Amino acid sequence: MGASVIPLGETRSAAATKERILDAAEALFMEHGFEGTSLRVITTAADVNLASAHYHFGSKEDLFEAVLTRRLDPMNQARVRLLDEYERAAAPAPVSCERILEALFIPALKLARDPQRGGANFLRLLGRAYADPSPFIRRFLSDQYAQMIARFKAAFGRALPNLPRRELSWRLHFIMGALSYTLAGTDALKIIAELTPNETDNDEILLRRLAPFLLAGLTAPLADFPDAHREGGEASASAD
Amino acid sequence: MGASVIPLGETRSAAATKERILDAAEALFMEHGFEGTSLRVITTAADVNLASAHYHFGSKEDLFEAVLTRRLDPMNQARVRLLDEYERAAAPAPVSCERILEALFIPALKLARDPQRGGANFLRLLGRAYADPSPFIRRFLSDQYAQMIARFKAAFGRALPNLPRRELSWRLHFIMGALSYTLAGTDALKIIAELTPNETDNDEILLRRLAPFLLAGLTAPLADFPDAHREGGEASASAD
DNA sequence: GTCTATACCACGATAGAC
DNA sequence: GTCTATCGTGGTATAGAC
Repeated sequence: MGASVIPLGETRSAAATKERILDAAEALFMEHGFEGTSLRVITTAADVNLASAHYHFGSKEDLFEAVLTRRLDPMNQARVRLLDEYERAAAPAPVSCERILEALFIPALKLARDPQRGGANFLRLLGRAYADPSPFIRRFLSDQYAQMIARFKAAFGRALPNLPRRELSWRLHFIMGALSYTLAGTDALKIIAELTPNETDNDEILLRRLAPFLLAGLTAPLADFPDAHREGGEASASAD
Repeated sequence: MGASVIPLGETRSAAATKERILDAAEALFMEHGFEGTSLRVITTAADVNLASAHYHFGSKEDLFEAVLTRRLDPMNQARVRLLDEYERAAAPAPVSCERILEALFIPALKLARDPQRGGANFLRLLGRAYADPSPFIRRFLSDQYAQMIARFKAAFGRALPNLPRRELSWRLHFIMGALSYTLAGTDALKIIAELTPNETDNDEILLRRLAPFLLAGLTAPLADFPDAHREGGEASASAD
């Protein structure tokens, strides 16, 4: 911690160098993906030496994780905080599914609309990371999301007491998938769906269309599984 | 084996070499992704020379597209064929949404359960390709899917005559996203959602849980859009 | 403790011999 | 059609300057 005064003007502070690398890496990862971005172009864009990245972050993988953590951590904390607020406001009644979905969406939306902190492109990067085969990315995301997901799963469980827990796990899985995918894949699919660029650029509209869609799925009646190993009997997911 | 002693110069037939490269590439792409798989390991696994991959396919990107086309083309053709059947059977009434979803899911399921043709891992590879930033992959998928999606969009439009076309585009977008994402991201999310590996391995169960979820979303009531640009403080909890 | 210069091996791609 | 040789660039690592 010997945070000595920055001695000379010639060299930047270590913190500044680290930030510059992070900023350049984030922008380039968002544009070209993980494997598609070389450490050399990152350090060139950041105007630092190639080896600085290795010194500060250890490896390209660690740098990638650092880029994700910087945005992801505050977002997931905000989600849990929002859910806490809603639960205090509704207590002792359970929070409605609409509100829980809001707590899930709004922090993502805030991040998407903040151009100074990566903007929507960061969420696309995140969505891509979800489907990445690399074990290190999968492990990282599991760690990052485990607590937050468990928290929301419990909240949904209280809002939908008749829905078997296993079915709830699946539907929460679908919700996270659709959310991540929608934020990640807009460019690929907007042509297919013939959406106007104007509209896809507006992530708020996107989420406001997605939320009712997912809410309906969440409260859908259970499918019948005639053959397979079923768990939860036929407790119909009655709408609250 | 050894049935054919191969004279010098004429080792294998060109067609056989091409197939060997395709098979090896498919297996390795499924396991390590596009960027994570080198042409050298592919050609080594296929027991062919490195340069023959370039000779037969031109580039790594072209080889990747060839791998996808070999499975994707028949699957999408089967989807349209199945939809045609259902429409003939129901005529002049429109096909129900359930049936349309079936036509979308069953060929994917067939492919997923055919271990000799890639199996479920191929669909994961496909789902990953959806979110890939590379322009060549995006262009390729748009071309591959455009016709099929247009066909299904028309069918859904007949089944849901009161749903605005724009809203239908969005919901179809969500459906394709959730489907692709769910098939692609199982490994990443099964830990998060605490699902047993046993169950996630069974793609039939997965799709049979996903279909009712998506069907409910597809037929959900319209959301109201009071204002396109509102900050996410309080969203209108549209009570059902 | 920070950063620069540089070396190392694997990658995709290509030219040219056979 | 197939193969060897080779090129330029990628991620990684380290020795040594400040």
